[in-house]
Amino acid sequence: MINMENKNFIRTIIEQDLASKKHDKIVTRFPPEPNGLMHLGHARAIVMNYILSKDYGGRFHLRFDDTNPVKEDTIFVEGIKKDIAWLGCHWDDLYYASDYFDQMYQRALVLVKKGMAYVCDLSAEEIKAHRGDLKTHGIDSPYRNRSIEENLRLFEAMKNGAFADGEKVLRAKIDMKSPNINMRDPIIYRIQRAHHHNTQDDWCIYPMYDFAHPLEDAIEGITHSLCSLEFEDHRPLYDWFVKHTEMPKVPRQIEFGKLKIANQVIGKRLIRQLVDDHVVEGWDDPRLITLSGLRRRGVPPLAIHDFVKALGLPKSEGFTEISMLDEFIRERLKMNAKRIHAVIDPIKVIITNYPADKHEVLEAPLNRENEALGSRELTFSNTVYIERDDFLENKPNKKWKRLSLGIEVRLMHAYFIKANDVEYDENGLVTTIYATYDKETKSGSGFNERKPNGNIHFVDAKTAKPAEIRLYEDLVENVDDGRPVEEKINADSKQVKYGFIEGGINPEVEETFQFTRLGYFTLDKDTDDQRLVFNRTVSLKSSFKPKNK
RNA sequence: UGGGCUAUAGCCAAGAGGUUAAGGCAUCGGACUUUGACUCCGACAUCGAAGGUUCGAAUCCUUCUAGCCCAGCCA
Repeated sequence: MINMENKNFIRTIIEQDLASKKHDKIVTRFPPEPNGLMHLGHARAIVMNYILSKDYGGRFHLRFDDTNPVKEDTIFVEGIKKDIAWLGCHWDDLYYASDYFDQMYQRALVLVKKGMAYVCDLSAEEIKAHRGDLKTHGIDSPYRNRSIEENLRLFEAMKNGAFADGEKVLRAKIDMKSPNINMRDPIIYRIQRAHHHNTQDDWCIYPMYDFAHPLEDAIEGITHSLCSLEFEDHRPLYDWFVKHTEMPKVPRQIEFGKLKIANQVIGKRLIRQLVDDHVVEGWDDPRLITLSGLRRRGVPPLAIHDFVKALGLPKSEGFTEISMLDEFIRERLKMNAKRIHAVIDPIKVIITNYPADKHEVLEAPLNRENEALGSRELTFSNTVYIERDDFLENKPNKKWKRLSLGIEVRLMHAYFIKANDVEYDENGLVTTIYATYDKETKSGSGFNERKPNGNIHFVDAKTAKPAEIRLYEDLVENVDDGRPVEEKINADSKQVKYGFIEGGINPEVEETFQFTRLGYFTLDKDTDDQRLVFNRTVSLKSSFKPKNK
């Protein structure tokens, strides 16, 4: 299942370009704007750009598209670098769009000198009004026919700070009647006095995306510039700028469909809102599908690669179910995670015929499917915890493979026990089960005279380590039904349980374990000397369906 | 309604005129099992619709239908 990458049309294009010698090596890039952190949707672009460059022996650039200082922040550039490094998509070169501000200015001058750009004095509202709308073409700006000399003088004055913010803009002179609104004399530069994280206060004019992006690509020699479908309408403009600014290298923009996940909060804007409103506990909240959230939840980066590769790069856009990612996570963890016992919702079991002062140390493998992981010591005594779900006073049906009164089950790696009696608290909740064990049934002894009614896991109460275990469910219900997210927050999306893990284990932060029969859990950074904190990474699959009767 | 796209199973997704329309996820059976896990077997589509071209079409043509994107001095 792993490494089954779907073919895609972009690979076809690259292979053709290589075969025809249009390029002898390809260069791709991932160009985030540092105004938030990366999420699973971005992972598609990051991983595919990275993999494509590797598969065809090319280079992969990480470039921060920092052309709008009022929205961007250096804390996001650091966060994004960290996320991408964690994903394992190592960039060959790191750039900033702001590194090219001077070159971009020079190229804008080329346009002005060719009479293909002009300084416009219209206000933002007037420009909007002149632009027309979807079915009405625009009308020319009264400043459209200024002389080249005047445009040169004015543009330079813009750059030198002679005008107030918003007073003037530089526009491309294309076609106000174009059915493609992007071609109706788009703005190239705006005046914006803001402190830039990289260039400080060197500039008071900043290039717009449509102008900056193609130049960035061309400057870096990007051969295949991948972006999402919404930019298809911008491609004619992209090509126009590359051509008319006379860039020596010509990149090709190719669009693919965005990755959307059903019932998950995706989209930087929405995630930022949840973070700012404290609906979640930060960008790395494990309920978020930000890369940092996935990391904190314990998702292996390669599971994300598998997921992205399985999806390919289609031009269609649909909602992928998160269960697909879950399966890749389990697949990646299966062989590598240590499998230990933990009880999330404990019930105490007292084994009445086991000596109260006795204490055994049993040996158990850490992963039956991967002997290389070795084994651990599991302790056993007359008091153990089992999972509340693993006991029902009366065996409900023949399918029930767990403990009930008068029924015998095996405590994995230990002994068969039979429940004999049970105590409840005032609410009718089981507090203690009294059981007896059969010492002939010790695991590893070869005993096979009878079969237990199932195998359940346990933790020795006398050596157990308390653990806070955080279970996560969907953050928002019916995310995609169009109603505002804040109305649909799932109050139970984070559940905190207090259980135990077996005593011989010393987990490290970010280490993932399989808690036998329960799922995969990862030690959270909130762990301290007082408590172990685990996040549920993903549960195990289960075909168990409680049947009435 | 101007322009640009998309449409293959419950969810993704290959397929680019010619074997029984890949594969994954999910689901449902069954085998195995000291994890109701894993593994293993088995089931699960005529390709948005209607016409047409062709010996032959998911693949070509026509006309529809549905959905997405575009009117920031955001990216």
